Parts: sequence; C-alpha cells; structure tokens
Amino acid sequence: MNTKVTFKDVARLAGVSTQTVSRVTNNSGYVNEKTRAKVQAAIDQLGYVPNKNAQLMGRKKARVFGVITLNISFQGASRIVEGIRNESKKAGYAISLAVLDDEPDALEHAVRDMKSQQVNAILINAPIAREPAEQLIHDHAPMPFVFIDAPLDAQVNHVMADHRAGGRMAAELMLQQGRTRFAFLNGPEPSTAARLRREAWLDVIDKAGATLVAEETGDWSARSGYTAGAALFSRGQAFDALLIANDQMALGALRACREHRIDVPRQTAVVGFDDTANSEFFCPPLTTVRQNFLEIGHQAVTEALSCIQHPGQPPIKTEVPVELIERQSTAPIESPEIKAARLESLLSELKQML
Amino acid sequence: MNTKVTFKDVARLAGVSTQTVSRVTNNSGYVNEKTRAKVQAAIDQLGYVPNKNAQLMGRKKARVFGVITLNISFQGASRIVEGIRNESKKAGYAISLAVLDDEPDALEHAVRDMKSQQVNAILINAPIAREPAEQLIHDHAPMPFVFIDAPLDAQVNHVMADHRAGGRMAAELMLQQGRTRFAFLNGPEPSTAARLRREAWLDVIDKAGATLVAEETGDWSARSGYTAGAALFSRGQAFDALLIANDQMALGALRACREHRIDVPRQTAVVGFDDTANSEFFCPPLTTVRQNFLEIGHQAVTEALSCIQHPGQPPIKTEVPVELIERQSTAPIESPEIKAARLESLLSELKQML
DNA sequence: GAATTGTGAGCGCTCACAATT
DNA sequence: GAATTGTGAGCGCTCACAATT
Repeated sequence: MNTKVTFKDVARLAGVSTQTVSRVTNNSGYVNEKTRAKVQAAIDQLGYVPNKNAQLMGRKKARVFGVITLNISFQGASRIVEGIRNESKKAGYAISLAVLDDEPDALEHAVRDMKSQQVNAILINAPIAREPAEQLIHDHAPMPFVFIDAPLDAQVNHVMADHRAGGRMAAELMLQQGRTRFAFLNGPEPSTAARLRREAWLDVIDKAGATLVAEETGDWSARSGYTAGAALFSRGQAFDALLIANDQMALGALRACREHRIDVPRQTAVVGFDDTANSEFFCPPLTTVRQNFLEIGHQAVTEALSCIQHPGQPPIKTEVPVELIERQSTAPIESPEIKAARLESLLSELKQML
Repeated sequence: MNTKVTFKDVARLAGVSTQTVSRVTNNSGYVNEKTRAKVQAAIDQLGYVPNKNAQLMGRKKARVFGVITLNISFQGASRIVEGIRNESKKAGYAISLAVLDDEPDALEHAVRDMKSQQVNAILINAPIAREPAEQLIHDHAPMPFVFIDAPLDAQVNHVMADHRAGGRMAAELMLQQGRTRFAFLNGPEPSTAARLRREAWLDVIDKAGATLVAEETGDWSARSGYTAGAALFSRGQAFDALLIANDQMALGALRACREHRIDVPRQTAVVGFDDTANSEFFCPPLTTVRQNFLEIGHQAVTEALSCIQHPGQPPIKTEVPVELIERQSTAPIESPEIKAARLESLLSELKQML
C-alpha cells in the first residue's frame, strides 16, 4: 500500500529475519507453515513486491534473454517475439525487448543495453550482413548470439524459415499452372530472407526455361508493393506470374493490379510469402507460403539455451519448414471453366444494373 | 571482451578510483580530460558496460515507465508503444514493456512485475472496466497509472482518441451520401473504445431518423469481421451503410461483401476505424477514421510525467482528435455517374473476354 | 540427522561528503 | 575558491554458512 516497502519492513512486521522473507518470496528452503503464513500476511498487508533489480544483483545467474527486433508493427516480427516469449518462460527465463529505430548504430546501442542488463544471451531478429554479425559475436564474446535473418555462410547461430524451399514452392506452383512469363517483387536488399526467396524463384524458372520479364524491389510495406506493382505494369511488358516477397507488399500490388485492370489470377497469378492473419481476406484471397513464426521464435530460444549449456560449441543452424497455402490468387492459366464462371458472373452483375 | 567486467576492473586498469569511473560513464562531475581519456581507454579495452541493475539500485530515482499492452500484433497497439517510447526517451525515461497473454490475472501479474522493476509510473493499453481500474490505482497507490482504453467515468488518468467524434463523422458521412439503412459491426464488449463508437453511430442515425437494421460483434480480427459480415448478409435484410469498429474487421467484411455479391460502395458503403498502414490498399480502398496513435502514446507519457511532478492531483483526461479519411468504400448513393462508370467498366471487361 | 531460522558478507553501482591540488 | 579525485556508507536483495530446535 505504501511507497518503497522493502523486505526489511516485512521482516520487522512478521517478526522474522530478512532471510526468511526471502525464502517465502522465492518459495525455497525449509519454512514452517506457520512462519510462512505470518510472512505472507505481512507481505499482503504492506503490499510488498520484491525489487527485481536487487534480486538480479544478489543472484548468481540472471536468467534473462535479450531480444532485439526491428519494427514490431510488421506482422511476423511480433509473432516471433511471442514465440520467444512463450518458450523462454517455459525454460524459466524472462525476456527484455528492444525495438530498433532508424538511428545509425541502433543495433550496437541495443546490444550494449542488453549487456548492461546482464542478459544471458541475445536474440536478434533484424537483417544483418555476414561481417557485422561475426564482428558482433567477436566483440562481445563470450555472450551467446542467435540471429534470425543473417546470411547462411556467416559463422553464427542462426534460425530461419526455409526461404529457399518456400521460394521454390511458389515458383513451381506457377509453372504447374502453365505460367511462363514471370515478374518479381523483391524484399529489401539487406535481408537475407529476401535474397534467398529471389534466388529460389530464379533457380526454378531458369531450369524450366521460363522468362523473368521484370523485377522491382520494395521495403516490405503495402505502399511499396503498390508503387512497385504499378511500376511493373506501366512498363507494358506482359507477365502472367507475379512472385512477391511478402504478403503486405502483395496487398499493395493487388491494388495496383486492379487499377491497371489486370485480372488476378486470370491474367496474372500472384503468390506472396508469410501468410499473415489477414492474407486470406485479400482480394482475391492470397496464395502464399506460410512461415511458422512461433516455431522460429521457439527454435531461437532452443539454440540460445544450447549455447549457454555448451559454451564454445560450433554455430547451430536451424531451418523451419514452410507450407504452401493455395488460395484464389493463383489458378491454372485460362482454363475454360474459369472463363465460363467469369462470364457468368459479369453477366449477372450487368443484369442487376440494367 | 571478457566475461563479467566491473567498474573495479576498469578502475584498476586506469589507475583511478571507482568513483572516477562512475563519473566518466555518467558524464557527470569534474573529470580532467586526461583522466577521462585514460578511463575511456580502459573501458574500451575491457569492453566494459555498466550493470544497469546495480545502477538502478544505487540511484535515487529510476526513471523507467512500465508499459502494459495487449497483443502488439494489432497494428494500433504497436504504434502506441512506439509513441510512448519516443516521448519517454525525450524525457529521459526508459520503458519496460509487458505484453498481456490470455491467462487470468494477466494484468495483475504484469502490474506486480512492473512494480518489482521499480518503475515510476504504469501505462496500460488494454480494455478495462471502471471498478478494476479504480481498484488497481487504490491497491497500488501511490503508483501513478495512465489508462488508454478505460471508461470515461472512471476516476483515473486517461487518454484516448476522440472515439465519439470519430463515430459521429463516420455516420454523418453516410447520411450525407443518402444512406438510410444501417448495419453495425461492433468491437468486443470490454472495450470502451468499441462502446463509444457504437453509441456515437447510434446517436447520429437516431437523430436523423435512419434505421439500424442489424448489428454483429467481432473481436477486432479480420476473421471475425468476415464471419460477422457474412452473418449480416445472410439475414437477408438489406442495408446500404455498414459501420465497422476497426479496419482489420473491415478487411474481413469486405471479403464477405464480395462473396455475397454486394457491391461496395454502390449497394453498401463501408466505413472503418483506425486507418492502418494497409487500409488504403483494401478492395476498395477503405474510408475510415484515422486515429493518431503516436500522439496517443505521446499524451500518455505527458500525463504520467504530470502525475509524477504533482502527486495527488485529480485524474487527467485527454482526448486526441481524429480525422475522417474518405476513400472509395463510400460514395453518394446511386449517382448516375457511378452507374455509368460501372457499366463502362463491366462492358470493357466483357469485351476483353470475348 | 532433519527441519527450521538467523548471521555476515557480497553483488556493482551511486550517493554525500571529505580530501587534495 | 575552483577543479579534481577519493572514501565510506548504502541501495535491497541472495548467497554460503552457522546456529538452533
């Protein structure tokens, strides 16, 4: 109830030593049931809450993970954090969250901040190149690091969705459905995930002898997808398959399709990546590659725990499987059924109007 | 570079007292330039980072705000946190973030956790009823609390968007455009924001003598908007205006419109609430009421600071203005121009197919 | 010896103050 | 007296250990 209640106040009121209070709040050691009740009553009466800073100082091991993430308003990021949170909790670890802003050295600042909180490991969900990632673990050794969007060849602990398999699935579906002329809408340069997806797309269509007609790059946002989509169409080079590096950009691109009177999937089929909670409500509902974000967070924690238990072990690399989710933004090219259905639909709309 | 470097190590290496190290790391007090350089060199060489827990223990005032929020994957929530973060930083406060899960007593746990971190104030962005809110501030007095979705009549510090004005704007736009038969898609019960929006809608259409044909309730998600939208249409009672409590549910409802062959805005106009980054890419682009989430976070911090400076002051209530954003999901009813444009569009599509 | 409780030191800092140039 | 540096106590806990029943 009052300001600044410490365990001394509780001990005094309960008539015991401070150590006994500590034993009660931590549920540890032998405490007589009567003593426990007395202490608990004092705690309740005073509204005592242990000072976590003091606890962490006194204790040997802190049991906190530092989580550094880019903008949590991107859908996947917050789910990954959720996965990390759940799994950390099970292992008895708390998490401390830092969100990167746009300032230079934001990552370095965040890492130092985490160290200052005496975290046991640092999990980073933000794009990073090989050299900075390796530099980071060198500079801050023996702090364990786990990365979620780092290059495959970096000598660091790493967990990510199987972007290559996902990219392949997307491109292969298009080929199976008779598409031959492709356009790409890529994710931003620094992201390894974006690069791997593009490489997989390219690999599949190259082997099949299909054509890459044009490509653009966005920043993951719907707006950038809209702009990039519009740019693709205004070149006037026809394509019948549009592969997009995430669903949010796909949302923007679908609007661009509408405005350019491109029928999806009849003229151009569209596949995204992620499967956000909203993707099945797009217009049309989006075919996409589902990432298991919770599982990615889960695996990141598993790697961190392993690093703590076995210091000095070689880097761990985990790939989390992905899944192709087929919806209405893709369809076999020009099938007579589709054509008939569309005609019927248009005619019924016309009838309503006249 | 090494594990567990403390300021003693730095002091020894630099040949100064620990107090001098403290003065350097905190940029405070008089320190000779040469001494500062020597200490800084030792810090760099050892890779020293001050232990934040120890700092907070030693210091008088902690300067941390506790932020408790529901699911950050909801778009607005993460922007509010961003606003709080920015503004706290300016005032020299750090923030500690807790995300509520679905467990019972999640809020009470989170509050205790914040207290254990010795925060100076607690900001809560989660729906709460009057009694629990007042109970909270009573139980934990004199800890300052600021609420972001609490009832207007609760005697608590409070900041929120002007939901009533926003609701009115949405309904009035519909009336101006000749709509007379309304349906509502409400937000979940515990949310004061949801309730205020509905009341404002109802107030406007009642005064205008328009009809509330039907209403449904969702949980803010696109899926619930889809389900609720489908339920509204399957009743078979026609309406020409659909007011929806947030944009994400509107996304789902728009899909329901498509599947039920309801043309938006011709047959039914749709207005959402929030204006997320994605809303202008919906199909059709969504008319909505823009909340200034950053400003809400900003004001919450302002209130918290005021509480700290003037303990015991009466509750502060802040309303943040909203703005109506008109896009293509609304239009004057049945204007001849729209009809002509649509006809033309349909005919051109038909021509392409034949 | 098991159950129960208490004692003293220490965690890594900052504070107020004293001491030196 | 201003600039600069150091000293001792204290923040609120937990640890290892001792002491008691």
